[in-house]
Amino acid sequence: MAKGNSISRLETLFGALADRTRLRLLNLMGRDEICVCFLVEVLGLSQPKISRHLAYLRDAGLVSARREGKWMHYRISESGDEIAARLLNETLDCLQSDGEMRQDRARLVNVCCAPSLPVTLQRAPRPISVGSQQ
Amino acid sequence: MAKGNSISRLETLFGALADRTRLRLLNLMGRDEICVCFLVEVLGLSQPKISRHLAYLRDAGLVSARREGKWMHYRISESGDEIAARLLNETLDCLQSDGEMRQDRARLVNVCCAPSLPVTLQRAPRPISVGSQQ
DNA sequence: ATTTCATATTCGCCTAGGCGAATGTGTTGC
DNA sequence: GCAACACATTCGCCTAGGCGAATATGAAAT
Repeated sequence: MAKGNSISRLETLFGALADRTRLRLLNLMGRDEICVCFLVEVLGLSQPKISRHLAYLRDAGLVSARREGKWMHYRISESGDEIAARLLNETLDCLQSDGEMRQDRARLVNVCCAPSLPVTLQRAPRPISVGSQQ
Repeated sequence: MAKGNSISRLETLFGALADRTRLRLLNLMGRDEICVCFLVEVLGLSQPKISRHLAYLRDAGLVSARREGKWMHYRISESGDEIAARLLNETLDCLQSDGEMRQDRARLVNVCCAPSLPVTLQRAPRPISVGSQQ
C-alpha cells in the first residue's frame, strides 16, 4: 500500500501526514518507541481511534510495531526511501516548534513520571526516553 | 479554508500535497509564474482537471493567481506561515531530484521553446524563466 | 479452561474529494 | 453585438477515509 514510483510514495507520505491525530501520534513517538496505552492516555482519544490511525501509519510505511507481551510498541521506521525520510524529518522538526505539540509531549512526561499513575498504566512499559522512575 | 491553528494549517498543507497532479503543478510553477494553458499542454490532462486542482491549491493558500487579459498566471505564494513555507520549500527541493518531475520540467522547456508551438499556445505568454524566444 | 487485559478489526454511517461531461464566466477580436 | 478564446464551475457518480459502537484477537494471569 506504500509502494509504487516515487511520486506515489510522496502521495502516500503526505496523505499520512494530512491528519491531526496522526501528526500528534508521530510527535509523541519522536525518536523512541512508545506503547499504545500511553498514546491513548496522553491524547485522551478512544483506543480504537488511536489503533486505526496507527494502522494507517503502518500501512503507509511510516511506522513499525513490536509486540512485548500484551503491549505493542510503535516507532517511526527509517524508511528505505531517502526522500520520504528527509521530508518526514523536516516535518518532525516543525512539530517540535509547535505549541500544541509541545503540550502533548509535556503531558507524556507528566503521565509517565506521575507519582500516582492512572490505574490502567501502572504496569505498562515506559517509553525509553522519558525514563522509568518508581 | 486554509485557516485555523497551526496543526490545522499543517493538515491543509499536507492534504494539498497528497495528490500527484498537484505535486506536478507545483513542480512546474517552481519559483515563477506560469500560465494555465502551458500546464494543460505539458501535463496532457484535461483543462477542467487542471483548473480544479489549481482551485484546490488556491483555497489551501499555497498558490496565488493573477489575470492578464484572457490568461491566468499562477505562482506559489509566500505563505504567511513560516512553518508551512519551510515544509513546502523542502518538498519542492525533493521534487527537483525526482525523475518524473524532471521530465515534466524538460517538457515545459520543449513546449515553450519549440520552433513550431502547438496552435493553442502561439499567443500565450511564456513563463518568465523559460524565456520567450521566437 | 476461563477471565482479564491490551490492542486490533469490523460495521454502518457520513463527508471530502477525485473524475469526466457539460456548462458558465470574463476578455478579446471582429 | 456576437463569436472565439481561456479558464472556472457545476453536476452526478464513485471511492477513500473519518467516526463511534460493537466485536474479535492474542497474551498473560488465575
